[in-house]
Amino acid sequence: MSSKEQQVLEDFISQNNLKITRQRRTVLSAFLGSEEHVSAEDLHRIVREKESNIGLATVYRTLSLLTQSGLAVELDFGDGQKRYEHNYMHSHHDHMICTECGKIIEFNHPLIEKFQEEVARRNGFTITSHKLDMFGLCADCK
Amino acid sequence: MSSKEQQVLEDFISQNNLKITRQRRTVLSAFLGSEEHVSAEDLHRIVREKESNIGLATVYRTLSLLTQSGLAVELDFGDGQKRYEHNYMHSHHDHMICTECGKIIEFNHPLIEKFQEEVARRNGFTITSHKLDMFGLCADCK
DNA sequence: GTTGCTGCAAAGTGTTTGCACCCTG
DNA sequence: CAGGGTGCAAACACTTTGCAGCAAC
Repeated sequence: MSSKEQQVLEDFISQNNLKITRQRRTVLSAFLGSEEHVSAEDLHRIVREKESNIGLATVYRTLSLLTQSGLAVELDFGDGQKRYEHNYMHSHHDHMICTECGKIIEFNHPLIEKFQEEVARRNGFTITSHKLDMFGLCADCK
Repeated sequence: MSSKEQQVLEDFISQNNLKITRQRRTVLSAFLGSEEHVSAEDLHRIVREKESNIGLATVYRTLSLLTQSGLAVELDFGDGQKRYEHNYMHSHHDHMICTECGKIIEFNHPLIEKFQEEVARRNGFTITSHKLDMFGLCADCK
């Protein structure tokens, strides 16, 4: 494995006096191969298929590394656990979450973004990040 | 105390074979008197000033009642604890959250809402609720 | 007087941390 | 071979639940 993502992680690691380990490679590759919006436990389960004695704490620690290096983005859909989504070359988007089947549709609407900026400016607020989640029923579930 | 909110809660309670208690009144009135976006612990602290031996569990249970009866709305800003905001006669709004001082500015932009509906329709999705949180720096903190 | 409610403490979540040993650089 | 990384278990923070006594209807 020697993807761009691998490179990003290794760059981040060497820039911070950290070390590349077998476990970190495994977690990264599992993360990249996973569907989007995995939780730490999801990832732990996947990773264990490859390497059965990897610890949950290591998964958490690596996810935090991935987040710091910009490869992953932390999400919180309010169900009490964090999800992580891919971020490499992955532009910003928002979510429609089906409360029936759990499906997540991603979308991006430039005008919504534009009006957000406008409201912020009007309030003297500087946006560093935002998230828009819509909950409801997808086409299949109504 | 005999506000409209009190009425809403009592209606809900009697419709569900539940009972009105001193503690529930206390929690409701503390909730109504509180600033918006209180956490359960916040409310517990406030309530204890009036009635020192009220349990945290009771606060949680009452907040769940308030949420079910529509008086409160559960919020999750991703900081690991739920917040509750007033909902009686309180129209929908979104949030700008200052990551420096914690201030929360509420806003509502009809066009943003409109475009949300549009995106949803285009995807065959029916929105039941949504939330838009923007994180950044408020005017005082930059 | 039922039946639901309370306070307390214990159990449950999901996540983080301390530590002795291990491995990368 | 030094210093960070790992697995494990314990600690955490927030929330929920079980239970015996209590109070509302």
